Amino acid sequence: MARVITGTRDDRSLSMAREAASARYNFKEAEARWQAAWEAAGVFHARRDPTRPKYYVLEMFPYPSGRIHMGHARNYSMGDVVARYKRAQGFNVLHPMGWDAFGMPAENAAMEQKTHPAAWTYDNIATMRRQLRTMGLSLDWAREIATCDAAYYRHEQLMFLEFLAADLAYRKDGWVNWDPVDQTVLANEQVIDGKGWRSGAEVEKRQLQQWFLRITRYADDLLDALQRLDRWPSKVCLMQENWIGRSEGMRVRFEIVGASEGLEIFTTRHDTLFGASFCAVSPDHPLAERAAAGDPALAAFIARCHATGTSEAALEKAEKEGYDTGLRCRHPFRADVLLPVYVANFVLMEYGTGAIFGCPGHDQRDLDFARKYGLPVIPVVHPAGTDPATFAIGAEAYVGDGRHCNSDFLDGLDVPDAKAEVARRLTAAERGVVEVNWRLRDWGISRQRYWGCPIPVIHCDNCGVVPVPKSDLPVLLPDDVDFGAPGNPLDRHPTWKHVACPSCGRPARRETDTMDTFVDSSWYFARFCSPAADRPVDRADVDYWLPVDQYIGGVEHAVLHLLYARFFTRAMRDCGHLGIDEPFAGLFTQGMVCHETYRAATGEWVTPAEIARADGGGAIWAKTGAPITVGRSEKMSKSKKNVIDPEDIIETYGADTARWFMLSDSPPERDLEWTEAGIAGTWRFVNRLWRMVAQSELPIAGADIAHPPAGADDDPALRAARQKIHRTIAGVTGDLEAFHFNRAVARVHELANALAEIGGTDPAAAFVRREGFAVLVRLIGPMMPHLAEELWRALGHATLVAAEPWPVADPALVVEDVVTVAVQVGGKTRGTIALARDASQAEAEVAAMALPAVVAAMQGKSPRRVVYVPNRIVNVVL
RNA sequence: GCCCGCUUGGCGGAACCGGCAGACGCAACGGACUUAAAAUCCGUUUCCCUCUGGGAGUGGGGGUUCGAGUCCCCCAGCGGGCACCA
Repeated sequence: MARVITGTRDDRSLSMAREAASARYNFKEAEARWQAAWEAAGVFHARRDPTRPKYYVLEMFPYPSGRIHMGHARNYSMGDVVARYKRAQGFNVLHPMGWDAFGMPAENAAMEQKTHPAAWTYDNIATMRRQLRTMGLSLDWAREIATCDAAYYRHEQLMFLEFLAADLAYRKDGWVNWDPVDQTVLANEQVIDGKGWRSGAEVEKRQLQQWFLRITRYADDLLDALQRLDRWPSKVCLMQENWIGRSEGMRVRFEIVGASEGLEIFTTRHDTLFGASFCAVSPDHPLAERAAAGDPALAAFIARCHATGTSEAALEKAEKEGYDTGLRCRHPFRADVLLPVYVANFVLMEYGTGAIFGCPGHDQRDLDFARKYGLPVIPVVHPAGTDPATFAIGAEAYVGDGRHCNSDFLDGLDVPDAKAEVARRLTAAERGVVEVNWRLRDWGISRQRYWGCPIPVIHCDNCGVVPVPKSDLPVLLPDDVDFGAPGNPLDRHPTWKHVACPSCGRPARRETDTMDTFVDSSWYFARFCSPAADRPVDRADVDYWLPVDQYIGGVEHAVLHLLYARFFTRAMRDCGHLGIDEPFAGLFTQGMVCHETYRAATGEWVTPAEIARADGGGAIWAKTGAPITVGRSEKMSKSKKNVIDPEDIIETYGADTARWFMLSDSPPERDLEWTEAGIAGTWRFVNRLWRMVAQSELPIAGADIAHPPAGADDDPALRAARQKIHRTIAGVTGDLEAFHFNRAVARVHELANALAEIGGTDPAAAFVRREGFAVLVRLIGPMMPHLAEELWRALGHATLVAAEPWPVADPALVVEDVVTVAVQVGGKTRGTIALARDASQAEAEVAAMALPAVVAAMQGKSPRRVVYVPNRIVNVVL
């Protein structure tokens, strides 16, 4: 480029500014232009076409919180790579976007800012849609859905009624966190140190009639099917497995001395019954409550258990405590042995029968308990190689395998045999049954809130719970609601809940609970297949598009959302809406986006934008010059102010730079560290590619030359370049298939470096240059789609890269004909040799022994053995 | 407490099935261009030494192997999950 600079200093700086602008890729103009071109060509519209193979790519849809954050940007960049790559591979790609639009933040905003939740939500959606559009994602916006739209939730209500009819939905008492000041139910995360997050009031545990979905009906299948989810991270499968928590054991009835009723306990170690030294029940067990009625000290103990709670707080204080009820129960095999019955803080009412027997010898928790209360510790299983007569339990319970001892008829049996024998005898005596227990509990979906999908039932004093007739759906949320008072606005609405009973016509009340927003997100992937259908889904559409081939989102949804969606898929299948069992054939969980944290001496967090570098290298607060402590990189969060707004980045560097940076370096499943230097470096690379291709000073052959001219394969440098080009196609293709975006990026860098090396103005060089650039442009297409289009056009094409097929590598150029083989002596590398591909051992040995360094290292000795792995290594063993 | 994962230069990371450790990028340093700066281009960059060469090296210790970042055992640190799950 000519650089003629004349004139005064001021003129010069002005012209330099102009030149600097002209020498740089104008992403703003180009990105807008290509987004319009894609839109005009309709390249991202998905149409059902049974003649073509389909591919459904889905990223977890966002909650419309206000603005997209970097986590969204990373998630959607990855999904878009997959969508564009699969499209280029010839698949009919479905890549939709929508909004998980119900939920508490809208109500909080309504209370704090006096806006309506709907207005707040739709404003946010408009902002975030605009932001997402600037990223240039290959989405089919015609399929956009918002879960707060009645056109969406009416179908959810219909399915609820179907679930009700199928006994998949039911009502029962459930425990809730009740905030007595706000008159509302709190989620677990809203309870901080036992107090309501907003009111600060002491939270009460209350029993309320709640709606539940019977996920436990599918417990077995939800567990078994995990085995077949071979494109899910094994970590997620393991977490779901633990969550479902199947355990095989026995329910055993202990007789209570002087009482007509027995005590039913659940155990997975019925083989250790002879080691029992106490029984314990949950503080919520009916027996405990009855005993407490006549024992104020026990009542106080139970109250204390409730205060500590069963969740995180209990973790801190792992002290096992109990209270002796004074009751005694009889050992099922030894009528003369009486065991004390305790109320213990570590026994959960929700699991099993809410009662256990304690075997201190073989359960650590029971051992701790026994030591504290001076109960006997009887070993009944001894490990192989120990003497049962002397084997004793010290500070640690023995939970391993072994033979039974001190156990009457079980003595000498191993654990499985002993279990079988106990099961046989107890079953025969009708004192116990073999049982499978699950940790998984039914899904409580009732929320005492306004901004959610209304549960379509009516309560009639005469008829009980009456479903809303399907013809009356949807049950719409009223618009005129008041957030000025505590409690559920639906409940205190003057007219909304008063309706006639559909069954008897008398005055009745609507259900004022709305559904958990996890219900909304449990089937949205299916709705995307037919977003305008007048039923929940169109069977022909879902049969074609489902399952989702690749689902991408945060690992924080590893259990709840993904398990609920798996449940919903089965429930919808059983109601005739779907023909599949599993919603997501492939799952990828991406890492978080992190950034350094900055803190002033006052303890105040400071945003990255306000940081400057001091002369000494340290960080200072730009506006005051105050020193700043740079903290370790943490997940971007508003509270620590270490956030970078994607919109700012797109404004400064463009969408392609932002996308490429987020795909570089960090493997997608790991956390990404956002750095200013990194994004600036990416911007330089974008410009480098643009200059190389669009501003090339060397000739690039025309688009119509299909075959390499003579010389392209004879010149060693050009042939090497062509090999690099085709190996890069093969490499990047493999990397994208395997979600190794960072490696794909590295390969593109290598290719760009190799292409920059090609000199010469002859036709052969011009051809290789074109071949390389045309490949490079299509390879970056899924990652930097706008730049790819810009360069594609610069290469003389009138087509869109977005609609171009994926490049195919020439196998002859991928295979290496000469390989570099390392030569080791005694395992130490002494040099390398160039060998023909798949050379024989004899050839390899001759070449290896010819290396002076090898001869020197052998010190005249003769090799004992020469290990030769073709194309890899020669190891001379002395 | 239990379960799972991770640990490679100054930094992010690469290294396929056990076969040349450090690709690629960032940062830093040196040089070219410039009155100067920015941008760009060209180099250097794991550490150590007695430096045309040699040695060590993938959190620490041990093992298997001709050969270990990779496999096995022990330990440490960091991160994640959990309902003390009977």
